[in-house]
Amino acid sequence: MPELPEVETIARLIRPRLEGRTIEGCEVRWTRTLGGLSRPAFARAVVGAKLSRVWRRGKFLVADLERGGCPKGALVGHLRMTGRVHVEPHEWNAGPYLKVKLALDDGASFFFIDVRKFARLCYASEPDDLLGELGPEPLSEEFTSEGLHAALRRRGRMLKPLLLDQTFVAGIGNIYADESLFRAGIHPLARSDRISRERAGRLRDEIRATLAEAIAREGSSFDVFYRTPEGNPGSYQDEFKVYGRKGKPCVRCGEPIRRIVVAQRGTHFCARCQKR
DNA sequence: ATCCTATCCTGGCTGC
DNA sequence: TGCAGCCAGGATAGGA
Repeated sequence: MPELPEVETIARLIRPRLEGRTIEGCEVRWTRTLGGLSRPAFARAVVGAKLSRVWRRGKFLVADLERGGCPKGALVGHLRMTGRVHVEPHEWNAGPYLKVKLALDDGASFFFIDVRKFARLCYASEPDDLLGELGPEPLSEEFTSEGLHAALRRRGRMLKPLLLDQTFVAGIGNIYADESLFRAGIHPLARSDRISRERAGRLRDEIRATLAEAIAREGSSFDVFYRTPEGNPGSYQDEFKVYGRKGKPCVRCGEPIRRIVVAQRGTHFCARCQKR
C-alpha cells in the first residue's frame, strides 16, 4: 500500500501544483478523515492559508502552512491503505470516495480520496509533535550501518515487526520490509539483537536500494488502490522478489516462496536464502 | 519490553 | 448466477 516510495512519488508530483497556492475553500465529506477536528475548526485552520512547502516524512505527506508570511501549522496526510490524492480542476468528478476537497486560488482543487476511510488529512498546529516520534528516514545520511546495528542490538525483536515499527525506521511497510529482508538474506523472524555488524550493514544497504529503485519506478501498484496523482500505476511490482509470490520459485535458488503471518501481516520469504 | 488481538473499513475473492 | 463470509492491510490501543 502507500509506503515511502509511493508517498515520495505523490509528494514530488503534487509539489509544483501546490506550493505557493492559497486555500480558498474547503469541503469535507467525511469528518473522521480530519482526525479529531470538527469541520468548522478544520475550515478555520486551513482556509486562507498558503501552502508554503510540500514534503514527505516517513509515510506522511506534509504541507506547511503560512499566514501573512508566518508559519502557521501544517496539513498532515496519511494514506494508510487506500488513500489517494489528486490535484485537478474544481469541477473534476472525484467519484464516490471523495473525503476532503480543498479549493486553491488557481482554479485547481486538492482532492483527498479514500475507499476504506482509514486515511487521514489533519491540521496540526505543531506537526513536529507527531512527526518527531518517527524513526530515521532510511534514505537520509542519518540512517547509517553503525546506527542501525546499534539500534537492532538495543531491541530484542523479530526483524519483520521491527522494520514495520515507524518509530524504529520511518516509511517501510509490508511490501518493502519483505523485499528488503529477502535482498539482505535475513529471515523475517530473525532476532534483532543477533544480527551481526556485517548483516546490519547489508540490511541498511538493501533497504536503501529497494526504496530508491521503487521511487525510480513511481512505487508499486498490484491492485486498484495506489495510483499517482496523475492516475498512473507504479511499476515496481514487476520487480517483486517475494511479496505476493507465495509458492512461486525463488528467483535466486528456485525454492518455493513461503508465506507466513507475522505481527498480523502476510510475510513472504525464501526459507533457503534467508537465514535466521 | 514485547507480543497478540481487536478495531477501523470495504472491495474483491472464494466457496457453496 | 447469487450471496454470505473471509481477507488484506497501517496504525493503535489494551491485555497477557
